[in-house]
Amino acid sequence: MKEDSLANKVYLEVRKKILSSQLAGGARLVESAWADKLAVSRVAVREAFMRLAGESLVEFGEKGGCFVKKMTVEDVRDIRELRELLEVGALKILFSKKNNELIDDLELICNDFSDMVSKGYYGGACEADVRFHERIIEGTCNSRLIAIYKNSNIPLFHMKLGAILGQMEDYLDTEQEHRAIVDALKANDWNKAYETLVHHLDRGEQEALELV
Amino acid sequence: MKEDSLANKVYLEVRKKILSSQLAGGARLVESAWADKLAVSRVAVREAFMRLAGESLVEFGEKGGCFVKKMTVEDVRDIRELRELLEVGALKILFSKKNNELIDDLELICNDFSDMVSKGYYGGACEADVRFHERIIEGTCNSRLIAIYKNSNIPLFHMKLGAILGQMEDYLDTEQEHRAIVDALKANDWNKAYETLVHHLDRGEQEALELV
DNA sequence: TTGTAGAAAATTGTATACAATATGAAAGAG
DNA sequence: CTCTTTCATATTGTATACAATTTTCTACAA
Repeated sequence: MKEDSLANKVYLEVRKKILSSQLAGGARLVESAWADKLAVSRVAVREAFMRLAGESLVEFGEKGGCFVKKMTVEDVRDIRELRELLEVGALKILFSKKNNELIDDLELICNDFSDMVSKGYYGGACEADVRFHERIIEGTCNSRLIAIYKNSNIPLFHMKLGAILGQMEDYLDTEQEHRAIVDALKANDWNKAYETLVHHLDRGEQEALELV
Repeated sequence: MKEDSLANKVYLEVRKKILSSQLAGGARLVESAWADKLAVSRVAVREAFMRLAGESLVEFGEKGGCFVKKMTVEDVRDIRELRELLEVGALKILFSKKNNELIDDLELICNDFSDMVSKGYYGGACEADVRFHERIIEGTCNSRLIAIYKNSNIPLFHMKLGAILGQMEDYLDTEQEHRAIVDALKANDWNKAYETLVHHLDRGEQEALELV
């Protein structure tokens, strides 16, 4: 679609709000309200909602109405399981086609993470955390896998958590684990990398479950 | 959305045509043509297209126009890699939470497959093949994983292939491999299951690449 | 107080209209 | 004959209008 179409504008705007939790799950999206707010016709808003429905970010009620999708406890579990599946799979692919540029990138991200934690920029550290995992997925160069990962809401879910919990020990654990994964990748030690990643994600789930 | 809304009707209709290859990749979808064909207004058609865009089944050209997404050679490779990632991951989950009902289902599907092959119903056999793999995914009870798998076009891609190639030996290989996977699941033999599944998918890729 | 019937308002689903843009065909210049 | 240019047609992007439906509010009775 034309990059500057009104429908696209609405789509991007609403999407951003959902992904950044400015629109809570279950919230009703009223067409006319958004049309007024963004100064476009309701048709454009409608199209945007339909597209978001295709991405499963919103859903339409049986009696009409558009609602932001809710996160249930089951969702948390499913996302966690899916995330492990995707990231472990991606990591395995990385082991089969080594790439020095990727390793350098990951180390840089680790350094950024350490830097920001030490300076107290916990929000920034969280971003670096998300980026670390995204970089692993991107390292596969599999555009479909990358698309799935980004559409799965994993990164934003990750962000949401990070914004809330700010325990120092957690950050230190995260730092160590990230570095351990990179080291294992450099040393071609699959088992080490695998164990560390799974443990890393498990730890994340524990923290997540305390919040829902 | 209301189950019987016109937009939904168009969505289902177009989607079916795309997934069953009645609409080839790259084909242009003209709004007014579909509106006439299905006797609805263009708005409903537009909404359906937007939703399909959200599902990545169609895309909008920069200069306007809606097109069925094309499959490139890279796509085939990526899909194959993604498929292995998802199915191996799912299989691993199945090993961690055993389920007799699932095993029974898989055996039934294997039997159906054998039956149909022996009677020459190759189309039906292909459906059973697809169902076997879908059942593995469904066995995880992870609704997000299931959704991803179904949205990834893997099943239909699978179908498309099956419809074309009808080599007897392939069917026999498939049968054996499916049964080997079920047996390994019953015997709790992860390595056997893993090796067989990977080999099974690799074989499928070889066949796929000869066609693109 | 609670529950319910009905009216009023809000919201959605759909069609139509129209301007802007893209596409393609015909005409003219080199 | 080939390449532009121009014009007509087709298609899309957007707004508006309106009927159908849902939701909310209000009044009244149990």
